[in-house]
Amino acid sequence: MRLTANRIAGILRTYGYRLTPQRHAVLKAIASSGEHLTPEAILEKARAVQPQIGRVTIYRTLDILGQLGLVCRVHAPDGCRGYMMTRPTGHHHHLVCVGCGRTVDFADCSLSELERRLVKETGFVTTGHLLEVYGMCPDCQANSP
Amino acid sequence: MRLTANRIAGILRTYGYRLTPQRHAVLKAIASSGEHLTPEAILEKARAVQPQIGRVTIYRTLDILGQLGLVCRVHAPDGCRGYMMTRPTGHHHHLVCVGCGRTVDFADCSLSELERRLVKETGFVTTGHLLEVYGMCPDCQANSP
DNA sequence: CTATTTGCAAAGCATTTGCACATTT
DNA sequence: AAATGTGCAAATGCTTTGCAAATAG
Repeated sequence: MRLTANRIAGILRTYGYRLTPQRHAVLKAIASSGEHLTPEAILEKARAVQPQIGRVTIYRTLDILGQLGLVCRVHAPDGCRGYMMTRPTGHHHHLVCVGCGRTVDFADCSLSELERRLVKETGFVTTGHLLEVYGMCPDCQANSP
Repeated sequence: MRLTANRIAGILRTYGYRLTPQRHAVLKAIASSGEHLTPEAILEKARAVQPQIGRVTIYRTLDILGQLGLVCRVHAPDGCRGYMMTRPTGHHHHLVCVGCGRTVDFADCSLSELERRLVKETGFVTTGHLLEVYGMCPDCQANSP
């Protein structure tokens, strides 16, 4: 199950944030995309709905959504400027297509064991992790030479 | 086993890069640190050895080292500006202390299975992954309230 | 001796901030 | 009506680029 723009709109309200057309446009832009989007790309998509929306509003909205844990950054070797919806569980694991940027998130089960091992070996107390897997999606495999 | 500054100096030479005092200072700065360092922090450390070194040289050196795979970025939730030595195997897995920034890398074994599962479920062909585990190192645990 | 590397200053971008105006509730 | 949110323009901060001088091999 994915968070939809409307669902998130409700959550924003719950936390006392106002539901403006601009925010809705940003939500719609992110929620409707299967890829991770840069702030610039989000601006472009949002402008299709709210032509007068400003770049600053994108940043401010992403900030709020990030603090609420509704949106998360996608990290890639060549930069970390992507954003996408978080899955409700709060996990942050992505499978990123290096061809087209399409991003799929997945619930991961094998890491708690790894973390346990690290705790034992290093004395660290772990609080979380970030996992990004890179590869090529079926479409890009088909279209590649 | 870790890459030392001298070892890397040799590798640079092998690839036809000149071994300047500035580059050596950068290497020493990164190799001698147990934490990941920002370009700014590297500049500071390098200046202790080569006072006249410029900020630009840090960026250019990091660029070369990165291309040769000798240095890699450390990704953290609040930014991705850290660099540290890569382990010779080329793995990119870090255990990062959220208290002091100390960074330990580890060889990970449990992910190939996960990748196999993802390939099966999504049709992606995976090419690699990035894994960062966050936590608190023993020292910071002791010093925390 | 020659190609590479350096440092400076300036340019480039993405992101943040200050502030008057507009809008949601 | 009051608090919040928006957009603009300017400021900021990190990174890159252009170029003449310096230097490694």
